[in-house]
Amino acid sequence: MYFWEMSFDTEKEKYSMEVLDDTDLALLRLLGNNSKLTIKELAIKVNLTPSPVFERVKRLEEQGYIKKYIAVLDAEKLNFGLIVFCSIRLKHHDKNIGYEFVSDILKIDEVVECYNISGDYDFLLKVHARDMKHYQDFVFNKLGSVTSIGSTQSTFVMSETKHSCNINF
Amino acid sequence: MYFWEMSFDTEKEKYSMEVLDDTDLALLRLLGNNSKLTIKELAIKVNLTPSPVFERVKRLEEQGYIKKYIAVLDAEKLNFGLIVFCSIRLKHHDKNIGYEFVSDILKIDEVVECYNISGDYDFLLKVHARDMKHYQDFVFNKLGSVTSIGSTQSTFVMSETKHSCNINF
DNA sequence: GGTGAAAGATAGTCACA
DNA sequence: TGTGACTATCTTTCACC
Repeated sequence: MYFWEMSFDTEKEKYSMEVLDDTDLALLRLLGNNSKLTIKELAIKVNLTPSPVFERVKRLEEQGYIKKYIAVLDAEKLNFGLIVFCSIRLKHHDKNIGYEFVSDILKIDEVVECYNISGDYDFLLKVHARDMKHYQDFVFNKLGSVTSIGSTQSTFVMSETKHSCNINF
Repeated sequence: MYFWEMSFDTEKEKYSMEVLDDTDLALLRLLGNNSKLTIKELAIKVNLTPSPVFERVKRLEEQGYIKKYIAVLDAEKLNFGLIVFCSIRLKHHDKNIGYEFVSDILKIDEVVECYNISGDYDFLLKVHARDMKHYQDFVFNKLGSVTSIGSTQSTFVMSETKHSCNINF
């Protein structure tokens, strides 16, 4: 059972959960694939008039279901086609060194995503670089100066076969 | 030297490379972070009037630098907060089994991204699930019926510390 | 929650420089 | 390539249901 299928004792409880109905979910799915759809077009697709659709979308933005609107850029065309997953082991495992690592990583442009993971390594980075030379420079000069790092392991992407930017719910 | 810094012998050559100037790059950076910026607002930021900005953005869309416009959704709020990286080794390595695998993977909603990688495994999947139970179901029932898979290994994300949706160029 | 109309802003076109 | 004006369309508001 998902949270939007739960039953609530009071209206207040329901309100605090900011429950989404099927129309809200439909709007999120539509905008998650194509945010250029106009309020008018959305209204037709969900069988409503523009006004309530406008209110719903505004509410979904305010409540944070929609985090932002972006143009999805073509990394290859922009000469940033090399994707590398970089696994990282920290030197130690105290809280401070973790914070230090994250704060350093946030500043590095090549790092597009960073995850704290289970298993042999502590963090997994998704890195975008122009080419091998650029990636080498990234490892030596950028990661090289992050002192909290113990060891790294690079997994190179040979081809990207699927990339949906949003969850498919 | 990046391709937009190259010099060209002829205008035709230049055209075929669809070279981007600084204004184009600025527009891509702006829209990559916030596609709700109006043509008017963009024009002010790049010191132009709306008309040429409109033409430039339209050209960037047509030439594929902008692939699409999307609303970035909050996976946690939508109860899809569990992220798992699933490494996959195929049974064999002929071309057909690779195609078969990719075609099966494309159909699975939980798989948000799929990469053909170097190293011990053949593919790396980024999976979004509601919870462990859902992930277990995904592994047994969805991956379980992809016959081309030899073995898998799951790396669970404990926290996402960075996620820029686009490249930072 | 939803409808429909009205006003204000934006996108998109075009003649001209 | 860029400017400035023009029109069509869309967003956003609001009184009413």
